[in-house]
Amino acid sequence: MPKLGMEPIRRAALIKATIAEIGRAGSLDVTVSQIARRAGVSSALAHHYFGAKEQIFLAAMRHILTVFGAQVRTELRGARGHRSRIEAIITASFDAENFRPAVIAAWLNFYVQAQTSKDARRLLRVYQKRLRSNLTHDLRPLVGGRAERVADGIGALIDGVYIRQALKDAPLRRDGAIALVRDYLALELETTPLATA
Amino acid sequence: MPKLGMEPIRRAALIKATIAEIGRAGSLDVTVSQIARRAGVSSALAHHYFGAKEQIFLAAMRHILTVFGAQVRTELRGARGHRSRIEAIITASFDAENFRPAVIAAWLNFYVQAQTSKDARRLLRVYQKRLRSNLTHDLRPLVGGRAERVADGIGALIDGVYIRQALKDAPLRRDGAIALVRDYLALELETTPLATA
DNA sequence: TGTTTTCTTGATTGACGAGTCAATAAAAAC
DNA sequence: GTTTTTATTGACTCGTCAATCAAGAAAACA
Repeated sequence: MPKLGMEPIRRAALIKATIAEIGRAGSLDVTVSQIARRAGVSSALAHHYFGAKEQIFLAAMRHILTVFGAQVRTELRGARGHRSRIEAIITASFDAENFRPAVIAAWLNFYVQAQTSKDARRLLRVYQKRLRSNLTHDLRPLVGGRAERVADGIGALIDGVYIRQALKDAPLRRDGAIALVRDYLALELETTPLATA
Repeated sequence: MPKLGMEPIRRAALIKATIAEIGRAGSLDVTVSQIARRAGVSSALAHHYFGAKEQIFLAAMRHILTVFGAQVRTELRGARGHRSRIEAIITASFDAENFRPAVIAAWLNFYVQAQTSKDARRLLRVYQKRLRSNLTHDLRPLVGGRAERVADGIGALIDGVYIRQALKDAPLRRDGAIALVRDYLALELETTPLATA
């Protein structure tokens, strides 16, 4: 029953299954068979489309980053002014989609993987660089020379708050996370009010 | 050649070797044999003293937390006043010992492990709770009702900055990390100057 | 001296899992 | 209607590794 054009469908299903399995296991100790089973295909097919296991993980992470990037652009579209744009990025970082336990687990393991895998490391660098550049761009007019410094602070705070969610067993609270980072931004802006935006 | 009283010596050597191996591998994908070899013993001996592999990891993490706790107490001993005490905790968090790449790698993987292992989770909870309580205790007189909030912010920022170090390939800069968190504290204190300390 | 306790390991088992391959099946192309 | 392409899998190979066990070797003890 080989319908043509199955490849993108299978790839998407496998990626989705990968994220779900990482969420279930809480680690990368997930077998290709488990992923394949959840996606409704054989493990051989997973290897057929992705090659090695690491490629599956990378594809999953690339997908998460793509979704995140799209969310950032969406939030930015409705933002007016520098401060509003920064807050949009913060909001996107804690978007409901990215805040799912399985996605958080994937992020956490991505950090681990980045220590070993060249590809993962490169991918993570791209994300961090883009985030930093986005933040700095809008921070410059607001805090001048301290832009990089504040951007690093916001970035670290986002990561820290995000990762800590992985351990909470209470239902995750997006709003609290967003408020925390936003307050930090507010503090920085109050200190150095270069311009109004 | 069985000298008596080898147990504590072997345990310590195995724990040290575990941290080193995690640092080398960047993950928990480390075999008991590798750990044992580095410690200069057979893998059977590692099992003899620790039982299962997970127990070795937990012992390593317990050791790291113990060292950290001791460092906090040391720093606190020289601190005068609430603010100084909070800064002491921050400094201890980025103590040179805890800032070694291998230790950072262990922390990162500890977070991952805490999602699966009951024991790891409990251990991490203890650490987070103690940190939070320490911070809150000294923050209360400084920022009043916002103490918990600020403590969470500092905690998250420490975690975020700490974890981001895992990816830098430049030699790690303790001072920069400490300064970043300290500045955050300064901002919070400037905003709500309830008392002077 | 003989026995028990502590320390230690080589060898083995048993399970599990990544990746490969040959084979099947159906659609499309010719 | 034959051939090629795409989709798909069961079965198999080859490693690896956690955990166990029986056994040896030296101290302590009786």
